[in-house]
Amino acid sequence: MLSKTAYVILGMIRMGKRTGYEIKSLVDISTRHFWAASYGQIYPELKRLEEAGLVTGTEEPSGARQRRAFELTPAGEEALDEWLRSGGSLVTELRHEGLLRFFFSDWLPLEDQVELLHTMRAEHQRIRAEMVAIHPTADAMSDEHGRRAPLLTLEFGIAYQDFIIGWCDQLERRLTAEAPARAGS
Amino acid sequence: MLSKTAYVILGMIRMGKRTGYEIKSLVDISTRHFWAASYGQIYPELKRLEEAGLVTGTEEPSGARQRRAFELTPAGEEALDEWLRSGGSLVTELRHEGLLRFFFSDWLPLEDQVELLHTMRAEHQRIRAEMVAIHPTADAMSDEHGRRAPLLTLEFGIAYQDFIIGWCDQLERRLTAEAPARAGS
DNA sequence: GCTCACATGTAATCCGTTACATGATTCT
DNA sequence: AGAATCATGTAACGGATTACATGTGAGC
Repeated sequence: MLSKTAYVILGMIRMGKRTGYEIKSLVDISTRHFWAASYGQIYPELKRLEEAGLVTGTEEPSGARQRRAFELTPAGEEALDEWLRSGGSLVTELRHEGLLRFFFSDWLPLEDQVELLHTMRAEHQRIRAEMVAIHPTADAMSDEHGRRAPLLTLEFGIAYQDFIIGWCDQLERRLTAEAPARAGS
Repeated sequence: MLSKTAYVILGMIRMGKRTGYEIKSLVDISTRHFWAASYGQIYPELKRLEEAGLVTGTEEPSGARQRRAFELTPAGEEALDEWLRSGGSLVTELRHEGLLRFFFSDWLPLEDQVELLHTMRAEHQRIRAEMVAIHPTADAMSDEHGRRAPLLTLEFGIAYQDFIIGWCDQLERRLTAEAPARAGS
């Protein structure tokens, strides 16, 4: 079985991104928030995929600038489709330092606990803004190609950020409501 | 700076779990869904933390069974508190194969797309059930020690699963509503 | 007697990021 | 002329999982 990142690459090539650089750029504005990839993975993986006969690369320099463009082979198409259709377990991993700190935050004074929630909130707000900024582009691409899934996942991402932001707000209200009134706050 | 996993260990020791085995057990029923850790990390990290003077271990065998129990040193307490209070960026990473597949699912027939959503939904339902099963224990521990944060993060986890389950449901309705009516479905 | 929970650890391996190195082209 | 973008790659490192190896104690 191929690595998940290999499938990301196959999928991005099917979407029309053909160089390592383009694949990385698209990942950064689309799947990054639920599946990231770096050059250190992409270029070696492209090489492996070519050796395995799932993609073919051809030199397509633009002027004197080197440029290697990839396409899916029939075997590559098949591997991608097989992965998409295969039922079975889906890797789901979350690493969230904000929640982790909050988990241990009973030893902190209330104001520090609230500040932690603020920092966490701000972080998700930042990511949300990033996603909202991409939305028009995703919307246009959706119309252009008649592909709705990427737009839907972006909208999921925004709703997901909203969910966490809402939780932070709600919890902050709850914590401050319980606390005795303090001067100056 | 220590690794995040080092802080998990320090935090768990402060919560009263003293052996590597106990730390791992508690991680598995509490932080696992937003910060996992394996024996392969925990035991070597305990050794490093002891060498760094943040924890002290003493042999407390139960019968002939070896058992090494750890406590925080003052330096360990301080390192933990410093991390909890330090503002700054919070690591947030998500790897979600369900969303990734859905992102590329425009090439699938509608029924396969819907099935993917089902699989994803089922997975989150399974995790939700796990969390709900732990809830009574977390509730009891919360009362016993007067620590509410662990319970709140568990409740966040359940709400988070519900959020994704709800998204799957909503999207499935949307996709099937758009589709032309089919015999037998 | 068997199985499960308690308990500790290491080695191989995988996955992924970061930093570095290099150079061309396009836009301002 | 300089900055940003396009473009390709590797090496070092770090973080984490998996599999293995070993053994005790408690309950059925």
